[in-house]
Amino acid sequence: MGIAERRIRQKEEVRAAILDAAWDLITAEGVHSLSIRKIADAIEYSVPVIYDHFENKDAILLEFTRKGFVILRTDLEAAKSQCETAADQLREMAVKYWEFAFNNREYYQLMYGLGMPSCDTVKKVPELQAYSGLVISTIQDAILAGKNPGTNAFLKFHTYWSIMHGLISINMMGNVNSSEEMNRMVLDDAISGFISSLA
Amino acid sequence: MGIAERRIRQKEEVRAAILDAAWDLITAEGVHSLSIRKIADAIEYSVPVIYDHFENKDAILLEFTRKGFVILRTDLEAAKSQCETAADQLREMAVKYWEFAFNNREYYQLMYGLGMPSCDTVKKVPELQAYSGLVISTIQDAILAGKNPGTNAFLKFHTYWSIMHGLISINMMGNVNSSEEMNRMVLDDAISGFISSLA
DNA sequence: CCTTTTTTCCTAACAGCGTTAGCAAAGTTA
DNA sequence: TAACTTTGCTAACGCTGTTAGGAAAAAAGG
Repeated sequence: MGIAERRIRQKEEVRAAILDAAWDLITAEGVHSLSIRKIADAIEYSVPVIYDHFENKDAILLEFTRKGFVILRTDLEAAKSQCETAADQLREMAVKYWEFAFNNREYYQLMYGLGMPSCDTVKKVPELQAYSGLVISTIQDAILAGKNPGTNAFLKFHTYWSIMHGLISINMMGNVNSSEEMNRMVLDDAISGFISSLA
Repeated sequence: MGIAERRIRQKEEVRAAILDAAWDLITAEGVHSLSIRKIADAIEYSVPVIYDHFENKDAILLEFTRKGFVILRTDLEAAKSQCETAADQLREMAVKYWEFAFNNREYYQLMYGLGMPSCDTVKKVPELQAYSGLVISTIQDAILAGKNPGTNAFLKFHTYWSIMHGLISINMMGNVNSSEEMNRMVLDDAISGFISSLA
């Protein structure tokens, strides 16, 4: 009775093919020009087949958002493990966050919604919690190592995240013709200010 | 020979009607469901007429982006005039920036591109410079009042702007179920940290 | 092995989108 | 009144996401 299993396996393969094709198209032509028909073409199936695997186009994109948060969390964990003190960990994590954003622009744009979209992102992206949990616990460590152990770690996380995302999205908008070093300085500046506010 | 003048005036009226209708549709149904056909319907003209006044749909949206930066600058100028010291001015401007964003969500979303879009925003939005000039000069004042008058005001502006935009866009994403006071605290926290980094 | 049922998958369409070509009507000028 | 310019329309092109309905293939049951 391996028939059912094989079918599940085959279905899974088509699903994976859809995601692969979609990702290829996104990296090749940008998120905005992705279309269901192009995906169908690429996987050599007809259009409705895609709807057997995903409820709609957004569901496909959501998959990449989730994957993005997994990669981000993995990168940040790696960064964290390279440093001793919580403060240094936060500094290094900021650098890696930045690098993740610019080495994976498509992911980042998807994760942050092509314009702050779906107000219920958090429900659909459980992976977000693993990411935020990691950062919050590190911030908590840094707070406990300072003089005001009563500081609200969640509030501080909110600030940390906002600074990071702000820096990156302002930069990605391309409004600012700033150099590599300039960016690094702004990042250092902002994060240093943040970290000293924890002590 | 007032004929030419009348024609220009009439043309201007249609143009204004297009913008009015577009804005009504945006506030009623959201930016994403705006369409040229709906605008044409609303102004009781056929579709191609719109293309006599705007090169394309983006050009219509761009108009709102520019208007948004004008309003923002006006609000910030008003905030600035209410405070004496540069530090207080920056604090008050931050509050007004926040309020602008949440009282004018549609504008804010347009201004920041529905997903960090067109890399050449700055060229198309000269109004952006009036806004940034205002903030930079205030930051410069704050720097000169502090102990390190050599600090790069442009760099600090970049940081300030990033913090503000980060806080707002993280909030607008709706990822965080934070209260009114919570938001206020995060904002205060972030801006206080920033301002103390200027002294 | 043949029939019945289920699954798979396609064609074709619907309703919408931004954009433009081409033409008729109206307005303006001489 | 005739020639010219401007205005504004219909209709189309080529896209988009999504779905209804049916044909072909596969699996299950007798």
